[in-house]
Amino acid sequence: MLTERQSLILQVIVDEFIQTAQPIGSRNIAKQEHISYSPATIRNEMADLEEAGFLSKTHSSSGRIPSEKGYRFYVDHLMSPSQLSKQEIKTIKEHFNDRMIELEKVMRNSANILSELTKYTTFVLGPEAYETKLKQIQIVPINQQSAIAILVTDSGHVEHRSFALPGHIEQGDVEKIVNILNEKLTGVPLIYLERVIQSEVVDLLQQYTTSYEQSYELLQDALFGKQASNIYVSGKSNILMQPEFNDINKARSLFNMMESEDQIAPILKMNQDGLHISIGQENNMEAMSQCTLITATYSFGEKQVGTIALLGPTRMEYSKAVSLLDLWSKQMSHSFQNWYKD
Amino acid sequence: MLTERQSLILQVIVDEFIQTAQPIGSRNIAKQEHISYSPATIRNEMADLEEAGFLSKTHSSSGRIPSEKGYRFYVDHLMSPSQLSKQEIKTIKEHFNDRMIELEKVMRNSANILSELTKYTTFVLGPEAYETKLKQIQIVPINQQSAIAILVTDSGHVEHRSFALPGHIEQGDVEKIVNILNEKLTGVPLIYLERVIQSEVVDLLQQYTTSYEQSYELLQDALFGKQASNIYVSGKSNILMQPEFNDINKARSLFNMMESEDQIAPILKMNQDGLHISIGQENNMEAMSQCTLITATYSFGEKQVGTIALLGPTRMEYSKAVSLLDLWSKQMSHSFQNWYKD
DNA sequence: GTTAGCACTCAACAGTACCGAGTGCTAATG
DNA sequence: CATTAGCACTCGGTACTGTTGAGTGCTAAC
Repeated sequence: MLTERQSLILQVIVDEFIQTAQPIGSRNIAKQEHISYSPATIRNEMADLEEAGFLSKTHSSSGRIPSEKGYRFYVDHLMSPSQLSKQEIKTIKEHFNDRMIELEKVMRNSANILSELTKYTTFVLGPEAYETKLKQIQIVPINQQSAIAILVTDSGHVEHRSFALPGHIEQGDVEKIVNILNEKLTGVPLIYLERVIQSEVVDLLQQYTTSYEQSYELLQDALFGKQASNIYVSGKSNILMQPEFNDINKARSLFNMMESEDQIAPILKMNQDGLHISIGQENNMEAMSQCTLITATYSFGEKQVGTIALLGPTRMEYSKAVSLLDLWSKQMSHSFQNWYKD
Repeated sequence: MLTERQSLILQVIVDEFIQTAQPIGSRNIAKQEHISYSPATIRNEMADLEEAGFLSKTHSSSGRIPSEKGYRFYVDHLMSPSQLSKQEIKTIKEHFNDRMIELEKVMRNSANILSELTKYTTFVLGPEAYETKLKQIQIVPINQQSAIAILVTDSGHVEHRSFALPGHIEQGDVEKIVNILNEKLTGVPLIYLERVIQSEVVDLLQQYTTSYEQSYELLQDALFGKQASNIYVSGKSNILMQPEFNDINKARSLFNMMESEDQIAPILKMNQDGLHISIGQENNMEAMSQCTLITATYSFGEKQVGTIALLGPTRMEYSKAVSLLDLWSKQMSHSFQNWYKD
């Protein structure tokens, strides 16, 4: 599709533009060591590349900047993986050297570290609860009318939910319910909870508690109230540092998008297997039309279920971002294995 | 200090400037209905006000804008409380009509609602644990080497912390510890926890557990690990909507400040009793030199301990902000009373 | 004490000229 | 025939100029 020389020139332009955010002229390209053509030759090639849609100009006599198609080609064919600095590698490895106990902390820290290292905004979508199993249930009455249900999973996740106690439920019944639940539900994967409750717990409740209706109601409220979100975001304001968002209005619309979980969640939940780069309009979102989103799934046990994503300008340091995500997800999977050995 | 007429003019200028963010000229002031002086008179008064430091100009022939001293005088002497709209009152009251169970949720929602209503950034510093008492302690082992400690307080607050299990502690000991803790510590105010443990629990541990050293270590890790922060922030990006932050660099430095809890916390924790307005440089922080921070303490039981704050430009809708905070804190105290009745 | 009138100031805007970086095209070159 | 030197051209950026209009400060009259 592209000649050797065109690829080379495209690569130089993208690499250079990523660094400087300035249109690249033919003279500057010719100056590079590994380029042995005159500016005129390069200009001819650049004209061809522009005609083919890989480059564009900001005005008729400006240098060239990569188009989205140009970035796409760069990402698919030209990009060379960057060597991470020792510092970067160290930071990530240290993060995973700490004993991982609570999954949430790992997620939150991951988001912080990656946004720190990349200077882009980082999203981490925690693993869905497919495989995690219930470890323990606790119900703590707070006063006459309300109580808190606490669920602990074998991934160290603690979820708690407050709910109103049904009128006139008896204290003894609450205890019985908790006992029944722990007996029947410990070790059950969270997604089967409801099913197991229907098949095994309901009968017992009817049998052993004096206020069955209320107990069942309690259970519903306590276990199936709306689940807390498991998206961690870090470095939102990094995006302000990028010169493409010197225009405050672009920054505003992007912030609006980032603040609304409804808009973020579906993008992350697409769960495209492995590493996926989505450039500019490929994102199908107005606010992100100048941004690139790199998503990577990570595996947790057997099924892959979590997603981590970096959001930056289309002029993103692709190779560094990819290398970092790569190292991160390898470490992550590795740590999970150790974790599950226990 | 200021004549009646000067006060009137200052008030009009501040009110007007808060709405428009544009310097106010003498002609525009004279046009207002309740002003019966000619522009020339007003100009003279404005010159005096400027000399006294209440006003300033953006350039030698511009209209006047309030100085920080001007805002200060306005806030202290001229501001009339604004009538909140029915919608605003309704929103706040509905928020408090919902059964309050978890304090955290109340805090988080409060931050969201106030930032929504004011379009400023809202900080809520949750109440310190002075009065809250321990309701229950639970320790859930996750695997051989780690466990999660869960504390529930009578304010519905759930705190959990993961910690490494000391090597070779016996499962039976963990249960014994939990039993001892619950027996001795239930109802103890959190701030006395450590003291009570020293005086009443340590001995028992020595007596009843076979691995005392480890048990004590466990206890330390579980209960006195670093506490989660209790600052809730909402509407950070609202600040971008203010024209004074069209300059992206100002926005950047403010964002940097807001993202660092180390910088926010001390300001909120000053806990100045009641409502306190701190304008521009009064904040003693470079990044906030163009901002006003309104803080209000709210009472929780006997001692006042929580703080809520609004951060906006110095050109803030003071009267609306104050009225909203006022209504909010009244509702908050009122709800707490009901809460404690139980 | 108040106000009309006027000279003055300055930001904002439009117009002009110029510079320099960069292009596209053409014709010369190896 | 691919490559390159040369040159005319384009256009953003900057500096300078003049104009307009909103607004002030001052003075003199009411």
